[in-house]
Amino acid sequence: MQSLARGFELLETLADAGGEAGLSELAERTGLAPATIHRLVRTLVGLGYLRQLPSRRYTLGPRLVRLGDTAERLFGRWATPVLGDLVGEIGETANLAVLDGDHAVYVAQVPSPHSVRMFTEIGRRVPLHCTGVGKALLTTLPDADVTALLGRTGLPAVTDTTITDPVALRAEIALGRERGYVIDEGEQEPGVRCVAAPVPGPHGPAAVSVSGPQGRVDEAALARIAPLVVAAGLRLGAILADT
Amino acid sequence: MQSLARGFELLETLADAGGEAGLSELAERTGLAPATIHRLVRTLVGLGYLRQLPSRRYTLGPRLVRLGDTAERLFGRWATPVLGDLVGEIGETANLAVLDGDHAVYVAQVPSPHSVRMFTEIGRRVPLHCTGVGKALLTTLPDADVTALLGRTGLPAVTDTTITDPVALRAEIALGRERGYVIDEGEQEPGVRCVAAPVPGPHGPAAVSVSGPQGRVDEAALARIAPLVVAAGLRLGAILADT
DNA sequence: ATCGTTTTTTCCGTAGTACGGAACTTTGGG
DNA sequence: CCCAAAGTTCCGTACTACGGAAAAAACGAT
Repeated sequence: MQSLARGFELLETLADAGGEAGLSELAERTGLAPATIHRLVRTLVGLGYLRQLPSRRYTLGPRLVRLGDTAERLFGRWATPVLGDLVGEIGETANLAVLDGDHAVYVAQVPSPHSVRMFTEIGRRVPLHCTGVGKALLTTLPDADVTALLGRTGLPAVTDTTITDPVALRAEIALGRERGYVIDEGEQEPGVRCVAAPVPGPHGPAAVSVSGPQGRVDEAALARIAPLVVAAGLRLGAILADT
Repeated sequence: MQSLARGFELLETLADAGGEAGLSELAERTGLAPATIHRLVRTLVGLGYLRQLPSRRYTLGPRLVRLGDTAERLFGRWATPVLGDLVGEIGETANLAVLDGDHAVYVAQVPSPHSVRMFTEIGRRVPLHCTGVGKALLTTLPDADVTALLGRTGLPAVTDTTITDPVALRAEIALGRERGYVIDEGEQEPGVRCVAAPVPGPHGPAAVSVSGPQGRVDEAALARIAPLVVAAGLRLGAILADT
């Protein structure tokens, strides 16, 4: 469905450009013909998802706010209190992610009070094999699904600690299932250690994580943190089950 | 551009349905053929703007969160502090709206601390002739534009105080231009009084308003409130000019 | 387990929508 | 005032999207 995809491509491009761009800038970034873009933006402006400024440049429109809010409420709203408790107990950034196709997507986060902290963009898609939340999500999937999924994505190296061996990853997943949590040792971002646990329940795979610099999240801290993250996962699962 | 419009129609329908619905429910609500909807949702799921739950039902997807956040940041982020000050000074709900086509759209709000308070949905479109922000927006437009716009929309009565006479509305606009603010006397919602002022500047029409029940917002309060709302409009305009 | 019903998904020929090159208009800068 | 760049409109072609119909899958009842 081409035109739908292109319409959203424009919105994303606009978001990447900082929320404002002219038609020709959009044409250059997307590689689409100006006439095509014009037709798309005209429709989007008419619907209120885009706004045309007096300068004839375009901005994301007000109706996106409503959709985004509804979507966020759906995921984040009920999750942030739990994440906030985690941050209070641990002092590091807490995230909630869900499985979306072959990737993990962050849908809620509460940042750490430290000035040096993790910053994960809400809505960001990350691979499963090299992130805490990703590996936690994998522990919730049947082996057959894991195999199929990894077959599609492969295990590209992101840092030099990224697990690129399918056998090693499978062992990691098995360990995660056993302990109830997984650890990411800078596999996506050097120097960042992350503890993640699945959010159990009948609602589609989700996972919660806490991440911070390896300097603060040391071996001693890990022992204290892990049970708290697992407990948070259970709490989130329980909340979801009620809804 | 049909398919784009239909795609967004599905997203909105889903939002209306509380964020979750099955395919057949969407078919019934939108009146579209199941095959058509299936094709649309398949595309949207593939793009990440929709998520399919294990129950095969659909939910708003995580990527909408990012778009919505970016859009909200664009409007609301810089505005909420000012609106918050207004609420602190006045104790009633404060809103920011922009002109979008022939309607006003609320893009930011800070609710009043009272339990009985205005509730305006972010992203909601309202007519210009019967709302505080709408009339404030009209005061910023050249007479020719006002005429053209009112010619398109007409002046439908929403409550029994709605101004339906073009001459009376024009006088109201003239008065607003003179005083720097307008008053909405339950013209959109019975029992609600609202004070609104334009946000001046070269960024496209915008307006700020404060609204509450007529019981609290009485004549005496009006005298105190009006200058504050006008000042807030100026502050917002100044912030926008810097960006 | 077996069968009927409802919901979801796939198929496919047709209709019409979207495409994009090119021409035209408007805007902003010199 | 003129020129260059950006934005908008036009229009014939091609392909995309449409939706009825049939198949498949899930659900529930017996």
